[in-house]
Amino acid sequence: MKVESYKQLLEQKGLKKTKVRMALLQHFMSSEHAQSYNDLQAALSNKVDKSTLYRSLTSFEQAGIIHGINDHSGLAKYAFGEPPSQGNEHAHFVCEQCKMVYCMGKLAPLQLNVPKGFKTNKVQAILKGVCSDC
Amino acid sequence: MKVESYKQLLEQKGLKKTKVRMALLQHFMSSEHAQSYNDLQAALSNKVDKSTLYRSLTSFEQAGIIHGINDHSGLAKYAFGEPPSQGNEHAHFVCEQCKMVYCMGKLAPLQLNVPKGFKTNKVQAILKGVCSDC
DNA sequence: TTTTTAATGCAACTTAGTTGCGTTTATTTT
DNA sequence: AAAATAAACGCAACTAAGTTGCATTAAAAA
Repeated sequence: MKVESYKQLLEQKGLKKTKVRMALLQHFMSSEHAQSYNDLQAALSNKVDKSTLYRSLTSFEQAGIIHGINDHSGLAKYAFGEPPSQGNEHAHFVCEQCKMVYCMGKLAPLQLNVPKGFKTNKVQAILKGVCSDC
Repeated sequence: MKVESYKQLLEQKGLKKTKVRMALLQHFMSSEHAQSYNDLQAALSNKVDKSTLYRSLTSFEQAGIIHGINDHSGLAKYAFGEPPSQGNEHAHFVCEQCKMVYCMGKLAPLQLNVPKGFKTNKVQAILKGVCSDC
C-alpha cells in the first residue's frame, strides 16, 4: 500500500479531512519515532482539546493508520503504520537514554517454549538499549 | 535462593514483618499468575489503604521479591520472583480470554536484527494466546 | 519497657484518559 | 451554490491509577 500524501490516506480510509487530522497525520508521517500524547499535543501547539486528540488517535488506530505501543513506561505511544499482526510482527525499541521508541523491522521468528496447554498466538517484543542518536 | 516462608523472606530482605506485608507476600507466593492492584486489594478484603498497598509493592519490587509486568493492557501487574535480568530473561504470557498473566520459563535466545547504531541491552517479550485453563 | 525507626491511614493532589452534549465544520444532496 | 446531514470539535465534568505530605501507629532495637 503506497501512500502519496496524508490527504489521500484520509480519503482512502473514509476519514474526514479536518485540520486537526491533517496536522496530526502529517506529523506522524514525518517523525521516525513513536509519539506520546504530549509529543502530539506539543506538535499541534497545544491548541487542540484533549478529547479531540484522543478521539483522533482512536480513529487512526481503528483505520489501521497508526498503532499503539506500550513501552512499559506507563505512557501510551503511537507510531505511523499498521499494527504488528500475525505474520507481520515487528519489535519496538526503547532507548534507555532518550526514551524514544522506534519501530524495528520484521522480527526473526522467535523460538519460545511454553508449557503444555498454552497456545501462543502472537509475540510482542520490546528491545531496550541505546539508539543511534545517543 | 531457597525460601521457606514469607516471614523468612521479609527478614532476609530487611523488611519489617507487618500484617499487610505478610498477607501480601503470602498471597503472592501462593498465586500462580500475576496480580493487578485490584486483585491484591481484593485479596486483602479492601481493608488496606491504596497508598500503603502501592508503597508495599514498591518495597517488594526494590527488594527483588516481586517484579512488575506490563501486559499492554494499561494496567500494571506484579508477580512473585526477581525481575527478568540480563542473562535471566523470562517472557510473560497474557491469556487473551481470561486476561491472566503468567511468567514463562527461560527464554530461548532471541535472534533480533537491529539497525546499525542501535545496541540492544535487553529483550522483553509478551506472548499472547490462550492459557491452559481456558 | 522505653526509644527509635519505619509502616500505615487519611486526605488532598496529579496525570491519563473518557463521556455527554451543544456547536461548528466537512461532505452530500438538491 | 445553498441546504441538509453527519460527523468532528471544544468544553466541562468525570473516572481511575497512582503519588505525596503528614500525623498516628506498630515493629524492632536498646
